[in-house]
Amino acid sequence: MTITQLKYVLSVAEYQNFTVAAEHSFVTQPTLSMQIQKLEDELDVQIFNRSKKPIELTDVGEKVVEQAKIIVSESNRITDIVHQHKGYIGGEFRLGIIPTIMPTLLPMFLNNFTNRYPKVKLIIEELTTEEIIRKLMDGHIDAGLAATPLQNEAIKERPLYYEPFIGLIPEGHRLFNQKKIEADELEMDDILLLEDGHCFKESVINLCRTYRADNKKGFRLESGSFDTLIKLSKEGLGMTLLPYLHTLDLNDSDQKYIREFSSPPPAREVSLIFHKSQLKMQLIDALKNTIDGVVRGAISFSDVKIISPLQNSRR
Amino acid sequence: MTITQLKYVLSVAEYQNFTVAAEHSFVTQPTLSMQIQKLEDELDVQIFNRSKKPIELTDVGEKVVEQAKIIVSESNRITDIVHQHKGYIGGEFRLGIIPTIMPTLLPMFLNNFTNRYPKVKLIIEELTTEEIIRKLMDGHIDAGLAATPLQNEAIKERPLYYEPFIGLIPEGHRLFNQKKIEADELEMDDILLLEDGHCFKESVINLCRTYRADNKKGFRLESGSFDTLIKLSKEGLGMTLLPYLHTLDLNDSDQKYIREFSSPPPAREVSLIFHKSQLKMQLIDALKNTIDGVVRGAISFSDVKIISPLQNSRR
DNA sequence: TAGTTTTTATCGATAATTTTTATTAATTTT
DNA sequence: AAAATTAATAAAAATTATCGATAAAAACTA
Repeated sequence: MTITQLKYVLSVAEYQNFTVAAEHSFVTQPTLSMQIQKLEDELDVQIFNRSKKPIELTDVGEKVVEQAKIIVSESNRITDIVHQHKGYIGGEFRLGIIPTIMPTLLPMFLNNFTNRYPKVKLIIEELTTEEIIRKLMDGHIDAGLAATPLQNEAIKERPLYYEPFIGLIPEGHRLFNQKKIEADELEMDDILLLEDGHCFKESVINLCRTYRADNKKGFRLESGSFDTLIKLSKEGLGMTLLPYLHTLDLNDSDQKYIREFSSPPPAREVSLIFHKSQLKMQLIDALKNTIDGVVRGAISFSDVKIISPLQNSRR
Repeated sequence: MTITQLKYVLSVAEYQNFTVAAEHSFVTQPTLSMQIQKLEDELDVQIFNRSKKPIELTDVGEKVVEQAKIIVSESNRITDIVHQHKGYIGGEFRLGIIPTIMPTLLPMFLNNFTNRYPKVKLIIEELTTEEIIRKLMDGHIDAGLAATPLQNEAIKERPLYYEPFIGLIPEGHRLFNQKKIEADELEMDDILLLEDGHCFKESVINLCRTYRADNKKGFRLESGSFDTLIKLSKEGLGMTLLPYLHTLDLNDSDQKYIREFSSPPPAREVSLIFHKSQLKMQLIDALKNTIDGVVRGAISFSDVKIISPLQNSRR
């Protein structure tokens, strides 16, 4: 039994297809077939049920795959140990970021990080929270930036900052003349939301006291970006909520629509998240330190009320 | 990096000698040297400091070895998973037993076990408690039978039975005319003990209220076997203490020297112990079930006072 | 200090293993 | 029914591990 064989098994288990698994393992399909057969012969047990299409794991196969994940993960840690000893911060580092954090936080730390750690090849993907969790579990990404808490046993969280929600209230809106707004005053029906899939939408829904699946207005506007929401809001189609960092980018003329919540403002917790196996911990620590550095000063709210990003149970 | 290379590293780390390590790995010394060099090249780090004699681990080497132990141990578990799935109880099973348990317990379960699990190749070694612990940690044995509790984080214990201490009092001894004896009445100076290294000796010392390093009598008799102790005791050289199962072997004429302790009798806890990694758990469970079966009835004391086998702090 | 022994590294040959290319058989999709 | 996918097989090529012999280095011995 070799680590290579176990990696092949994991690949086939993941893609449920020898050919695709082979490509992802950078070998030809017969190589994979033979090595997996060899392992099955050695263990004298079928790992895959090849009669089913797509290919399925057998009962033992499931258990073998679980154990193989542990072995491969522990073997990857050897490289970590050596890098840590050398004080070497480098190699590929795959980071998933949710769309509502990406445009504001990334520019703040990216240059800083790449200058500080030139040997790191940072590969950034924009992903939803769900995709980040899945890819962290599969080992396809090394860390993620998302709103927390996630309440996932397999994922560890390191909070970076607390980002208040800020109201954007158009002229003529019932709340426009107030200096501060209250969570109590929010009505789901006149808040413009992001599209499904954005956890920011879930947070806003959780924030609102009342949520009804039915819609008084007869229409609901949802958009994929805050920029569109801001434009629509200014057209008078309703108020919207933005994360604090987004409001820093607004031009002077738009500042007059901004309304903070009265203290403690509702806020989302933004964290660096990673798998519990804690692989590439040096890189994760390096990234956390960099972000901590740039974020300090730019955003530091101590008195906030954290709104969970998790799907509301009322739905 | 291969599992084989990691096993070679562990072997060299253990024997601190390439030649000896090679023999234990069933390969030639050049093979070992080359594979370890290959791994060192791949990781770009020295694992061994070859300038020191005997060969030492480098600082990283220590950490790499710790991780290698985890990887090898986890990879061994694959076989366990397959065996468990097949309901197969077999293969080599190395069991260490302390000398004071060996002659009484082994005959009770050995036939039973080998008949029940004919595919198991049971390899039994007589070892001291310390040797059992070390060999369990090194993975040289799979389980052990010893007096517990051991208070060792890395070792798991499954108690099998509680074996009272029984007094053997020669004629003319001050306690000979009593029907029952009390722990309070014991005097270290007139108890014949096993040699150093037997944890039964430590237990007896812990049992006695008073222990003095100095010796009133001017002589101390210690022997390597209970049979010798029994003979010496009958010669009038002092009383001795035996584990309960040993007294079952005494002939009728010797029975008159036996004195039980008054309730609750001091007793030793005898356990099946194994490494926390819980490898070969099916075999360990099988052994425990067998011993539980033969021991039930033969020895079942519920009201006992457990005497620790650990070295007495007063020494 | 020179000689002897022990131990590790190196080298070339060879055996074993892995991978690839090419092909076939079976299954699914169109 | 034809085309496309997919996994298994066979044979050749490439790679890698192992061994035996030997050299080099270090550690004992006298």
